[in-house]
Amino acid sequence: MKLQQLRYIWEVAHHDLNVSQTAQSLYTSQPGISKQIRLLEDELGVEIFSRSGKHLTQITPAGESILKTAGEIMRKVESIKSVAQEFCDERKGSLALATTHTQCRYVLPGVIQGFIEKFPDVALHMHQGTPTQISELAADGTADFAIATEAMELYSDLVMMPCYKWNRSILVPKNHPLAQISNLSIEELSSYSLVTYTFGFTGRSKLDEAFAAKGLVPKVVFTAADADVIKTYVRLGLGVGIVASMAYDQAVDTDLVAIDASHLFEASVTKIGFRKGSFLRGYMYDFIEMFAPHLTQEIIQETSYRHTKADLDALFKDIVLPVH
Amino acid sequence: MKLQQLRYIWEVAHHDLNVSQTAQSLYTSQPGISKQIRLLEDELGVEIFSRSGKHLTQITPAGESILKTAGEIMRKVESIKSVAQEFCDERKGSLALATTHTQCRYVLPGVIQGFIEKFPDVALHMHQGTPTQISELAADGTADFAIATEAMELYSDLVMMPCYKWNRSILVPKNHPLAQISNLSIEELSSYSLVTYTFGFTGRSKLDEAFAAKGLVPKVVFTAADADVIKTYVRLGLGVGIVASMAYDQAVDTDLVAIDASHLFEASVTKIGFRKGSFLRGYMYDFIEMFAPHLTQEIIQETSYRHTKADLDALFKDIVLPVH
DNA sequence: CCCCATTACGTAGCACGTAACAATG
DNA sequence: CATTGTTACGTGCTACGTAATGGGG
Repeated sequence: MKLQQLRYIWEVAHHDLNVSQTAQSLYTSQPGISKQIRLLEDELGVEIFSRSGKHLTQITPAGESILKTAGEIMRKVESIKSVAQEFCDERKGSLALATTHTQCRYVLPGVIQGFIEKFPDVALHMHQGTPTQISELAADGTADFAIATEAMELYSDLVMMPCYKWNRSILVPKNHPLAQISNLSIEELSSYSLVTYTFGFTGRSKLDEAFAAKGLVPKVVFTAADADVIKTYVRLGLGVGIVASMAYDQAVDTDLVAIDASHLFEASVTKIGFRKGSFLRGYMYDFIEMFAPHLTQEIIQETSYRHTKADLDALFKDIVLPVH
Repeated sequence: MKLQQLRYIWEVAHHDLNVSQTAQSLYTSQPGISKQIRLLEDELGVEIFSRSGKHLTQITPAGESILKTAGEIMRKVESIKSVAQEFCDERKGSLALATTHTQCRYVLPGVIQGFIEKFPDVALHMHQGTPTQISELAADGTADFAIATEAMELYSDLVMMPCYKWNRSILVPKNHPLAQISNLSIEELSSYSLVTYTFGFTGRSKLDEAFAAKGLVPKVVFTAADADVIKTYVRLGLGVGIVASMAYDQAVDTDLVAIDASHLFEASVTKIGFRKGSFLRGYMYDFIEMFAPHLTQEIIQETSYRHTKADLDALFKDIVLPVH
């Protein structure tokens, strides 16, 4: 058994069982992969992939189990490389983040700026996507960290840690009637056409809950995955915007008025997650702490020993999260 | 990075950093290992072993971490092979047990007999040793299961499951004064010279606790690691024996009298353990269930999701253990 | 008929073994 | 001087690439 063979079967399984495509993505030849897979199957005495004629059609039950373990092995191999690099030169390396537009655009810039100043030799990679994609990227090792608000509990092999709380703001053009009103109620709000996040993005679920709790059905006329688009349509007069408060920039959005809505909607918590048991480089601990100061190296390492959700919650229960 | 390289560093680390000796045990050449280790170190850019002149003297901090992960990787590789073999032929394979003399001699024979009848093509290996050695064998993968009563909580990467409770018996020659007495007290017992287990064996600790609780100091004149030796010295009149009840065989030990001592000493619990996260073959589940009928495959698999001790205890709290 | 996996085959690289060398105690 | 790790060198295996072959949809 060779590490490459494990890598090959894993990659093939993650390329829709298409060997040719896998070969291209790995910059190697297709027969090479085919042969190594066959050799591995011969050695193990089990078919990993079912074949109908000349096509790989599905993964056998044995294959499922083997592929899962192969993935774990490759992650451990990466872990060894990380350890080595850490001891070799603790200031060099790379950091791959997977985040949503909201984090990327409004929250991370400040953190990243500080980070690259402190660690100029660490290459930064940003993957932007939906919360689900983000979790996937972190779970399969493409990204070191996932940062998002929603859908972060989906992957059980990720550790999630709360970073900060945030509230929503109502955005309206300056001449809008709501711009004058103080003490806005949710009933009042529900009488307007709304423009907000698509379901599954940036705490959208808390928003729906708040309306549902009062038996109201919001008139959502337009949804988008990011606040920039939402703001554009608010400017067009399509409706009243509801966005994360950190998405309103007083200096730039001078034509809009932001009304704090923290009394209308429950605060959301943005979390950072990484795969359980992965080795974190020194600068990774620094990054997390720059992003969420209460997450010290000590606290983070403690999470490795907390396996159940209840244990983890206990760890964070006394920590007061910063509010953005 | 190659799997062999990881294997080499791991083996060297487990052979007192002696490369020649490692080469012999792996049936390969010493320069081969040396070179592969160097290649790995070059690739990773870190020294795994410190060298003084021509000798490997110690493991570097980076090496510690790498070796740990390397061990995990090799265990996962074994796991893949097991899965393959299970799907290939579920009745063939091997089962390596690490147990104490007590289990091996008095408890396991019946279980093993049933097992080899049901699985004639599974090769059985028995490793006998001290509880500490046993835990080690299971932790490093030499044995699939560890079965013992003491010192089983030492290795945190083993899952321990309770199998059965057992009590102690007092052994005396037929003509001994105690042979007539009913309702023996611990004070009375402490006036005799005792022959029992060496510390660290077969529930010895519970025995000491019982005396200490009454402020008594037992006159232990002879200790041995197994009941056969103890019985021999009881026959010689050296003292009163205290052994696990299952070590008294009415049919063979006709010259000895066994007095139940369950009212004097707290019952001990014998446990079975295996490494967390290891793949268990079908016949392994069968073996456990034959040994401890309450440990069904379902219960055992449930342990993989219970990571804290409290969780595990909760799983077993409603189960009434069989008593031997 | 195109796509794709397998088979066939040649080559370059590398893992491993033997033998000589160096350093340590 | 005995033991042990490193260097040098030769060889056989094998992983990989190119080209040809054969099934499926």
